[in-house]
Amino acid sequence: MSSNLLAGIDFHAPSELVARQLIGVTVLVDGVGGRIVETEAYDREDPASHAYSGPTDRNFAMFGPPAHAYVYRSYGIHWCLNFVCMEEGHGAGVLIRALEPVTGLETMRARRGTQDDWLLCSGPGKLCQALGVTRALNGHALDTAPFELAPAPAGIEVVSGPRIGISKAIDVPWRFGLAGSRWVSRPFR
DNA sequence: CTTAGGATCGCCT
DNA sequence: GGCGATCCTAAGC
Repeated sequence: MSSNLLAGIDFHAPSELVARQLIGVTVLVDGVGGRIVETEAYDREDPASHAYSGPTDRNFAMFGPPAHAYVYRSYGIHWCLNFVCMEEGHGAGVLIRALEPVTGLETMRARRGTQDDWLLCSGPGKLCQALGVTRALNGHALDTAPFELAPAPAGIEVVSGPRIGISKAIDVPWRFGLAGSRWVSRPFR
């Protein structure tokens, strides 16, 4: 339904399409953030996805309405931010893996404890720390404060490859990146 | 340059 | 009890 676009994206589309379209989109949390340069798609029928085994206390946001956040704790330490997609109840999402830092640089440097701007948002756990994303935003609508999304510019060139840090479905090329960007967590081959 | 280990939470078998 | 959609530090080659 074209009346439901957010940042020019139909979040009812399959996760691999949403993941691709999110490249270049600007995401801010309380005015701090930047351009998405790296994403990964996870689907309900995907052995590598948290949604694969159905809803749990941790992943229930993935089964909620699309264009909402799914935030989970990784390795008991870091937070990771996903954008929920597909129709409600399906259980699919896109992991936001890296940003080009644009707005609120000093805030991000302070939160991350570094002056090296590449270390601010070059990984899913890093960018959540830089943007102040925690479980408090799990299930939160992306069109509502503190979130603020802006469309990608025209002419974005997207590259893809295998996802990172998983042991199942390792050959599925559902990692997407902005071509030539130096802000991705790891280079694309 | 690559590899290894620790931190530490929640779901799984 | 094991193992992650991670990150950091230290040590080895």
